Amino acid sequence: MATIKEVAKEAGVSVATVSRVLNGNGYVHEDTRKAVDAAIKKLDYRPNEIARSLFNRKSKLIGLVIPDITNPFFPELARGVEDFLQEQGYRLIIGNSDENREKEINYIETFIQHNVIGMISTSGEDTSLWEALKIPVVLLDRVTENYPSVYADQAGGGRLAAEILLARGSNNITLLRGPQHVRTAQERFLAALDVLGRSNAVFQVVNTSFSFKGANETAKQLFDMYPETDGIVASNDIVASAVLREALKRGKNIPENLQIVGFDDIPVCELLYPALSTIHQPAYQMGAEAAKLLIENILHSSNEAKQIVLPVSFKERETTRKVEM
Amino acid sequence: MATIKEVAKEAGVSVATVSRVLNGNGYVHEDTRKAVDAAIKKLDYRPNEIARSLFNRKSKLIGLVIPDITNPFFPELARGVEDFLQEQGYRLIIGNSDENREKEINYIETFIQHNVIGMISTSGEDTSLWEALKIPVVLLDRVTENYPSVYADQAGGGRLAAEILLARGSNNITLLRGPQHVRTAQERFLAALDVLGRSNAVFQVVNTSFSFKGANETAKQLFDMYPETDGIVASNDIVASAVLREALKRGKNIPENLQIVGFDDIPVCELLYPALSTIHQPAYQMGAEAAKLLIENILHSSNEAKQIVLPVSFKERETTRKVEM
DNA sequence: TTGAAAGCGTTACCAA
DNA sequence: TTGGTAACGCTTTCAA
Repeated sequence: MATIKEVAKEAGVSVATVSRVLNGNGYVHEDTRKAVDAAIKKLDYRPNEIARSLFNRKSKLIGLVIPDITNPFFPELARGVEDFLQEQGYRLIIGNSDENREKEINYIETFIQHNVIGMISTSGEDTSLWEALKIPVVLLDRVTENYPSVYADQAGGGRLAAEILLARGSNNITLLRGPQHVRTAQERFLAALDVLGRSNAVFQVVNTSFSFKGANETAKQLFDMYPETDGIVASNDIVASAVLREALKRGKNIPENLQIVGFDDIPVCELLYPALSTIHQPAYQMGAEAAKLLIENILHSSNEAKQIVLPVSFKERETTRKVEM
Repeated sequence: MATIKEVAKEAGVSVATVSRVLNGNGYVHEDTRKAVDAAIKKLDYRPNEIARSLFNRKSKLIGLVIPDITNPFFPELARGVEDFLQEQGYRLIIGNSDENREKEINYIETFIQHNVIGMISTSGEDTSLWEALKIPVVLLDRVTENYPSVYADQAGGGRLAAEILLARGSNNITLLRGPQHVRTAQERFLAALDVLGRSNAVFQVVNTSFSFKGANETAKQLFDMYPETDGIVASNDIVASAVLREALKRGKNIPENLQIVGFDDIPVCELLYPALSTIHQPAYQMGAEAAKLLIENILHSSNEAKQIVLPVSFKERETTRKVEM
């Protein structure tokens, strides 16, 4: 790697001058600029970001902590973040926290050590982690008040899911509740519960985890306990898939006798047969918005607690009945 | 952030001494060490990795380029890489290349600018990219001879898939070929083709992309052209899912009248109904092995072209018939 | 319009 | 066993 010193020598100028043309600062004569540019090109010089970073006390690096890249909802989010950042010349350091506080702290520490200039986190449960940080933080998906946040309208989604089922004629509805410590899950649940409560449909609640393993078991119990159920509001798409599988196994006709609505709209949905009707969260867009907000806050060195709520929508596929308009 | 200078002042010693206790180098009196440790703790000091990196001309950062984090095979890989690296105290900078040379080059450049000490790439198509680099590179999944590589036994997998179908009684087999420029796809295909060629089963070949979009169309054509087919060797699980969907739509009995074998064993497989039988690639382990090999090469500053081939296995689920032993 | 030099936080050499 | 200091590659102030 060529250094600025070599470029300076090649161009017959001082390093200060090279630095100026590099950054477009200060005065530099047109001819000098040309000579420097030529030297840069000739030596295929690229500034050492580390040295820059040391001097400026900031880098071009952004930290991203997600619970688990292996959960299909998050890659979509991450991709949105990455694409936006990449475009703006920033780079991503990524860490999987497994919803584990220790791990997240560990990542945050090394982010700081690397002069990361901002971070995006998807675990708003514990705000104390970032309060000490002097870099902008944006919360994504799992958010908290008073912090810059980007999330999808969970309550709206929960409501929508319940309404969809009601409007399409289910009247013995099972509402699946995700992990209670996951805020998004809780919000969806509460909103759906509210809608159901105001309806005259029969309904019941069943607790689920968010992973397929547990969900499979839960699905069995669900149909054992409530064989009459004709509509299911799932806590997320993974759980919905498990329920769908179990229902198919038991020979249920879907959507004729049983309707299912998922949540998230992960890519899997389209792969299933029948394809899963679900509440779509604009994950990619959420990621991009979060990145955008973060960059704004970095540039204005503010940490404005803007709340960006993105709308969800119903993705009608094959596990719900058509309704004539 | 406290600096080494502040720690030195707090402990009443020079920065050189602090550096020594930090790195466990040279002599330092037990009492001095204690004083320094106390100061470190008191100030909650953490070394600035950027400054270290500048001096050492190397960082703790590893670059990872994957085609698309959104394709469910890669997060698994990435997770394997990340977990191993994390454990060893390294950090990951990640980039999505979209199989685009430009983008990959761009990432490599910025990796270098950040003093990345090694990188893992999942696009072995073009070796010229890394030849100029003086940092160790490990190829993962999409590999090339003469480069340190970690991959799963594609040919073995292709062979296995074909044999499975044959052994389970399919005798009108459709072999799906993935994109020809993707080496892994080609190897699977060729091996399966060879097995089929040596059998006395009827078979035909159909080209597919790796994405769901195209696959859906292809699936339709497949059944239009070869309605008699009773066994399908898919190019990957996404394609297999599309085929499964289409088959179900057309009312085929699976696995009684039609068997399907996928490739990869992405998490989706278990979510389908019937669950997809497939050739399992140990993606997580592949990622971990690649990370391990990379770290070895970094530590011995070699770039030994070790080839690590991981075995694949048949994951028997519900789209193939049981065979009595 | 240009260059010299200080400084960013660290490490490692050399002297003490 | 310890401290002073140059150096890593860059940016920015100050002076020329």
